Order: sequence, then C-alpha cells, then structure tokens
Amino acid sequence: MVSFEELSERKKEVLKAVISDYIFTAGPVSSNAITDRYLRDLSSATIRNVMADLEEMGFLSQPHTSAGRVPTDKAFRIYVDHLMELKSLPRQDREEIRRVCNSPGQEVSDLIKDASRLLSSISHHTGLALAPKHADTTLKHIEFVRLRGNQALVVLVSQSGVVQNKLIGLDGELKQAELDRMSSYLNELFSGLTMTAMKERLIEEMRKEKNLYDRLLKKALRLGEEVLGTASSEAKEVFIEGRSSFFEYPEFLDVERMKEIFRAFEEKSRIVGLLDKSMKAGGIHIFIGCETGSSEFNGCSLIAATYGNEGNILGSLGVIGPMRMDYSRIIPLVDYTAKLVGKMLKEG
DNA sequence: CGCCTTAGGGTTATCGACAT
DNA sequence: ATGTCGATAACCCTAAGGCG
Repeated sequence: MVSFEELSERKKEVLKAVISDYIFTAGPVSSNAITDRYLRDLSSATIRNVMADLEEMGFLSQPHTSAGRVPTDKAFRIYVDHLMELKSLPRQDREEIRRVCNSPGQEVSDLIKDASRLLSSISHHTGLALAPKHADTTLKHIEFVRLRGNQALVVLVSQSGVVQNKLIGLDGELKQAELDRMSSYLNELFSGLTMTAMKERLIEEMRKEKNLYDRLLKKALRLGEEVLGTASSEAKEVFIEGRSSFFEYPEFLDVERMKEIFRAFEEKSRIVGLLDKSMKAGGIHIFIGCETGSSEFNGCSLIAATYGNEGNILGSLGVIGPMRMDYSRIIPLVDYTAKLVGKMLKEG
C-alpha cells in the first residue's frame, strides 16, 4: 500500500486534477484534459507519464486501452483525506436547513424525516437518517408478506408514520391468507401500544394462549414474539428519501417488483449497519466504494455524521451517492445538518 | 412502401514507447 | 521533460437487410 507521503508533489497535483475533472465530467480523464484545464504549463506527454505511474500504484485505472483514466477507490480515499479543499456551505442552503428544521413543536421523527429530505434535495443524492431509538414508539399497523421459502417480510408502521421492515423465518408452511389473519389479530391486540407495552401484553397473551385451541393464533403470537425480539430492543428507524410509505407502491403486488423492493430492503439493513458503524466512532465518516463492505454499494460512497446532545450520540444521518460525488460540497452539508439536528433535539 | 435495426468501414481520441 | 509516431478501441455515419 502506497501512502500519501510517498507521492511526489507533482503526482499529488496530477491526481487531484484527475479526480476533480472526473467529479465534474463523470467520464475517463485524458492527459489532454489535464493540460488544458488544470496544469497548463506541463505537456500532455508528461501528464501521461505521471498518470502511468499513478496507475501502477493503484490510484487510477483505464476502462480500456486508449481510454482516459478513472480514479479508483484508493484515489478517492487519498482525495478526501488529503487533497480536497472543503467549500463552505452556501448561505441559502444554511437558511433553508434552518428554516425547515426550526418549525417549533414538531415531532422528533418529523425532524429526522425533514433532515433526510433536505440532505437529498440539496445534495441531489439519496438522503439517509437514522432516528434515535425510542422505546415509546407506538404501533399503528403490522403486516406480513410471504416470501420464498420459509421467510416473511414484516412491516411495522408506527403511529408517527415510520415504516420498519424486518425479515423473519417461519416455522412450517403458512399461506398468505393465514398470515393476513395473523396480522389482523396482532393489529387488534397491539395497535396503539408502545413497544414496551407490546412486549408485556405479548407475554400475558402467551400465558393465556394455553387455553386457545386455534393453532393459527398460537403461531401469530410466536411471530409477534419474533418480531419484537429483533425489533424492539434495537429498534432502528431509517429514513430514506422517497421510501417512507411503500404501501403506495402498486408494483408491490408484482412478483418481479417484489424482488427488487426486497433487495432494496436488504440494502436498507446494510445501510443501518454502515450508519451504526459511524455511530460508534462519532463525527464525520466517509465510506468509499468497497470500504462499505458490501458489493451492492460498489461504486457508491456514504458520507455520514452523528448527531446528539452533550456527548450522547442519538443517531446518524448522511448522504449516499456515486463514488464521484462532490465531497467538498456535501461533507459541509452533512456536517451542518447533523449539528443543527443535534441542537434542535437539545432544545426540543 | 416506409421505417427500423444492424453491420461495416472510415474517423477520432488516446495511449505507450522511444528519441531528443 | 517534451515531441513524435504507431497502435488500438470507441465513435459515428451510411447503407443494406428485415419487418410490419
């Protein structure tokens, strides 16, 4: 692994120019582009030599011979750590964030949702926010959707409109119709209760269950238990811009679309994992390409920051987008939003 | 008969090697 | 460090062939 210090000044200059141009054009960068737009006093032949060295070191790659160069994950890491210069967040962006977040008396989950939406609209990428976990979330609706094999997708909707998805295993064969009956039973039982109250109620019902002859109800209670077991203690509410109410998706019924959505949920759990990772460390975290640890995010980067009050980390938020996103602009955006959300939580 | 798709050939962009 | 030259692969245009 070649470290930043081992790079000559010239190589740093060229690398920075290549990445800047790549962020701007999204295409392979030619040696001529560098001499034209960035380093006018050098010839393209010189740049080619330097670029060839950088390629050997693993900072650049060529899609094909006779194409320009594209920066690698490694190059972006060096770039965000050493080369880029952060821009300050434009005043109009600050004002908009303040204006949206400052509406008094709004629910915490609304604030987080707004933050996610702001991050998305200002960055033009996908905004993410992990809500602080609160044991007082009340349940509005629960739904089971049968998947392949013995798996089911559980959808929990909280009173505040937060949607949560969990994948659980079913023991034995269950038809969708039976799952529907179970969910309506559980809805009746748990609707309006908080997570902690749900747990108590569940234990109580399980005790009474001995006298029930309906085996389906018995299974329903088991499912409820499984859901709570995985969901309540580590309840993570993720806000992904545009995904918060998937009941509106008509394609949810279609099998192919179902697979896609299911994959997106898979990613969602990975996203939670990433945000969790950044929560443990605190501050701003940047995951580039393969550093995210999952192949679905190849070519993507995540910029995440934690928010909280007086040293308590409550949650995290960030932006996920293509690896070539404009870090110098988005890092200050994420940072500012996280700080403001933290402040709002302290006051509210 | 007309439109759309596809195959082929010439053009352009870019590189690496080598010489200066 | 720089200029030049040959090689290579994508790009673009045109024309032939297929399809409704």
